[in-house]
Amino acid sequence: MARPQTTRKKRANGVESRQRILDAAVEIAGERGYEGTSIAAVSAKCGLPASSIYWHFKDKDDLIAAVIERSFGTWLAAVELPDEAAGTPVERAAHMAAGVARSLLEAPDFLRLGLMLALENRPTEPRGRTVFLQVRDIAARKITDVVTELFPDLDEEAVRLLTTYAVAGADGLFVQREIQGEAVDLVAMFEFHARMVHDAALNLAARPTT
Amino acid sequence: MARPQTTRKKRANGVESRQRILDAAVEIAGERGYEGTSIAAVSAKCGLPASSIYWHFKDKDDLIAAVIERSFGTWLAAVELPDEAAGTPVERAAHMAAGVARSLLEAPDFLRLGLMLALENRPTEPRGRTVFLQVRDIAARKITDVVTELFPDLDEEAVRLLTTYAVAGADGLFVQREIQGEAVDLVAMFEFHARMVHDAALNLAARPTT
DNA sequence: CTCCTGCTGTAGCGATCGCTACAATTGGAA
DNA sequence: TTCCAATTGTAGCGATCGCTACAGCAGGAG
Repeated sequence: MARPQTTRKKRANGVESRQRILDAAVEIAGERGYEGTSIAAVSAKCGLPASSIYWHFKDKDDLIAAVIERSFGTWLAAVELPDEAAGTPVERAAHMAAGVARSLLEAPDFLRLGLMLALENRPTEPRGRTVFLQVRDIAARKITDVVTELFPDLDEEAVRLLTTYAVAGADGLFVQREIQGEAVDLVAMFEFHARMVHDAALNLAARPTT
Repeated sequence: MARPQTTRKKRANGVESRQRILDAAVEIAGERGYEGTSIAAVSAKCGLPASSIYWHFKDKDDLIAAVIERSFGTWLAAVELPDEAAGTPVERAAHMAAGVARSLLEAPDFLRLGLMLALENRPTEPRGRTVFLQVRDIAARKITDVVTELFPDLDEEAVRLLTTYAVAGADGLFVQREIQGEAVDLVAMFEFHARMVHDAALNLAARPTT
């Protein structure tokens, strides 16, 4: 604690400026999309000149990618999956889903921006989109793991189906919430969705492959 | 058929040009989003000068709104809901869902562009977004009607829940398809989704309001 | 002190943005 | 034929785009 350790101490700004830039960028990108996020607008919102933005980030594409990465980080921090343990499979699934729903309410930027980027398909894909799709893939794999753990009898095909359906439901409910606002009780809907997927898993486990 | 009726006959282009412009615009908007759709790019793709675009459309916002409206029209034409009649409720629901899925495969532009616009929330909302949300609302009401018809015993709350869930599932599955491509069998997933919603309706009808 | 490095401020590059003014063309009506 | 209206072509407006060059300024190291 006593020694300066590395070169960086408190200095002037630097890290804080980077955060200010990302804060401004995430807000504007959420309003106006990829192309709509102009450097000048970000600069105006965060109070730093364009040159500062280009000192912290290589170019606009790099900035957007950083926005995605950071918003993913804050979302991850908000998730905090409950310890594997208590209750029946239904209860565990519903509890997990509720946790995810709450995290999405608390930190919606990641999924919102990600879906916006994902729906576009340009000839040359922005880095932010790639990052989002990779992260999303990891999340999907996590769901696959949970499903196979809760229902070991399911064949591979059924697990794939359930995973796809689970992710799709989450995306769709999130979109509904974004569009309709507070009229959608995201936590309740996620719990409902979890029960649906659970019941489907039971049925599929009973008679394999319809 | 004999009389010229109104002033417009076959003339030169006009209507066809308008279609060419919309064709180009829908493609570019699907790739690059709202801000990314530059008039110059549309002009280059359809081969008509910018002045022609501005002769047919008031401004860029009007063009995008027209794109949404027309893509909605072609989607509507692709839906062709089956006549109310045959089979059990499950079969009817699954059949309807399959029809919607096929129409989305055939004419995905409407939902894709619409979702892109819907996820953005600018301070001043583009007309295209408003149009999409209105149309989407009508579609949701249609689902509400079908649900109440198939399950008259459900209370209002349950119908609302099921409608939201049904729409969300459709959106989410569509997004999955857009991201993962042909790896997602949209028709099968929609049929599965329909059965899910159906089963949920049965449960909710059995014991009202959990 | 002198230096170096991290960061900010100023100015501006060429390209593209949305959009407009206006002349040219063209086919139908008279 | 003359005229009108619908459409396209040319040229360009001012604003903004992403991005860069470069000078200025701070504080820690020597």
